[in-house]
Amino acid sequence: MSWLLGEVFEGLALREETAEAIKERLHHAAKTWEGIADPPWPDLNLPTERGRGDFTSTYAFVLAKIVRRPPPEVARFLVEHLDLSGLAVAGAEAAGAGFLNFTLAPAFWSDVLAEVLARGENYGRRTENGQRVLLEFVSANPTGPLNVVNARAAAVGDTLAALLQWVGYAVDREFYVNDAGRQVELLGLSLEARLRQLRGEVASIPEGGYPAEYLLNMARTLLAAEPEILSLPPRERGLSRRAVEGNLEDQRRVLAGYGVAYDCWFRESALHPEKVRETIAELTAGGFTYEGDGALWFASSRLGDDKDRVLVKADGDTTYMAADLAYHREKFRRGYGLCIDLMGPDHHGYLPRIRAGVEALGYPPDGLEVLLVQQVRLLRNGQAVTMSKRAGEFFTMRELLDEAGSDAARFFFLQRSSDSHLDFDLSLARLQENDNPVYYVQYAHARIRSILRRFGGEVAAEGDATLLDAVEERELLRHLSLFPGEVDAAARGREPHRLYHYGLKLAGLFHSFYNQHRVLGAEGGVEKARVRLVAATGRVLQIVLSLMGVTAPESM
RNA sequence: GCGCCUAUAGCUCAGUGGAUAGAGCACCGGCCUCCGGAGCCGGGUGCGGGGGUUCGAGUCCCUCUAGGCGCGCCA
Repeated sequence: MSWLLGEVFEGLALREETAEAIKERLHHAAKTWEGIADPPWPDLNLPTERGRGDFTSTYAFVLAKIVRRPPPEVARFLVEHLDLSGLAVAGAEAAGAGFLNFTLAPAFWSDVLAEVLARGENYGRRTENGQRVLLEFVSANPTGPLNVVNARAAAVGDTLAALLQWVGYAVDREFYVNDAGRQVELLGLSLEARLRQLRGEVASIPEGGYPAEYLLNMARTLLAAEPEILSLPPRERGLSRRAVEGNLEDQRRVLAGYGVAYDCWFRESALHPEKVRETIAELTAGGFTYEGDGALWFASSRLGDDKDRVLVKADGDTTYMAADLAYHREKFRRGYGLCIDLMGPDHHGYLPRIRAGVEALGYPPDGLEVLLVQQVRLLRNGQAVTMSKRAGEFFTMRELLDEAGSDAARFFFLQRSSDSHLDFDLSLARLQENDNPVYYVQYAHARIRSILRRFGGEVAAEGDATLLDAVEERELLRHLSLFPGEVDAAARGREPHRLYHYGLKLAGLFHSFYNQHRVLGAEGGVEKARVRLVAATGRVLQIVLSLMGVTAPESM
């Protein structure tokens, strides 16, 4: 494949390499027009429809404005003055109102197949760029089980991390544990109430506490192990800590069963009190704080926030936000150049003050990115299911995984962009049915593995792809060549759901091909060529599923 | 009231400023002497309303309407 452009575009996949070369040639052609000294850089896009070549450019429209000539005329000029020698491009033509359409040469498709097969499980992967990224996601309070929204965030976050790693970042996955503060205190009191109830005493869950079932179970276990725990002095019971650790362990297990493994579970308690004090001191040293009404305020409104925020309350306690600022400060101090937070919609109003804090602490504002993960609305028989933690009635992530399975759940959550609301109708039980899209993609992979098993031999690394000239074969080749660019766009745009659509399309193209063309036993060199195509398709499907955290089965 | 998200086919949703806007589900009709039928093929006058920018707008800007979420010395 290196005959194309040598080392000039090393690191780029074939399609991107070719696209860059075409742009250069276009740019060069533009310079030959009288009166254009420094033409703008051309664009090169994917045609929206078949029959318009493999690349399309609207360059003629742009130049037409500059030279004050009709776009079709400019387009024709560019085609005439375009030098495509040495490129895997069969031709260029001016079309329509001034579009430029390029058709790739057969050699390109041969090279695509060779590239996929040669790079294998690393097809489309970028080399490491040395930049460290911290991706924080889920970060649910340790006051109960994970719910369906957490499951969505986990799928999105984990796959986004995988994507960023794929394009070269050194990514760490992190879960922020809010193991300090009032909620945790209430959790301990709620557990104590449950313990007393089990002992036959009259005790009620405190206002704002946690009435759900799981604390009762936890109390039972605890009482069985340590019957005398309530006889201990309150300080030695450690009820809050026990409840937090119990919940954390439960969360960790559920996430592990979902294929999500964190590099770090960062505890809020580790920030108290020194890191919080340091942070406040730094803000003060920077002139960003002032006293008022007995409290210490952060002048966040000077940095884009709606109003100023309290850091130290009149009673001397620091606020949650003070700790969170300390947390973000720690992220940067730990050496991450980019910190990405996945946030629920109920916290998005919180973002401006954190951004203000990051800036006031001297870190680049664009070093913090926030990705909004919208709500999941649970429906059962068309009715919304209440998801109030306080009321203790919510559908847990564990229940979801028990019903649907990890593969289907992850696949489902990755089909929508994370900032769009999502309806999840349990009564449809779609996830359990065979028409679930995840099976569609997995089935394509299993089918491919089956063909390759029957074939038995080695898949040829090199071969002539000109034999693959049927429309189904060309479409498959085309889609395979799009993968590096697609995965790159998904990572850069923080849009993991693009993987879903890519994978579904690839599986669909394969199924169409399969039903139309016989692979094994095909005449001449066709069997060999088709086996290569099938193997390459299977490889890319496997990569896509792997990035999504979904298994790629050998059979099913 | 202010801020953020959303509005695309009957339903759930894709869609990088470009040419004739796509999938899945649901519905109807076809396809296995043959590599896995969890599959394939065919069936569709839909971008909430109104302005604007542009050669060109589902996409960008303004506005209106509708839905969701947020606006604590809570976490």
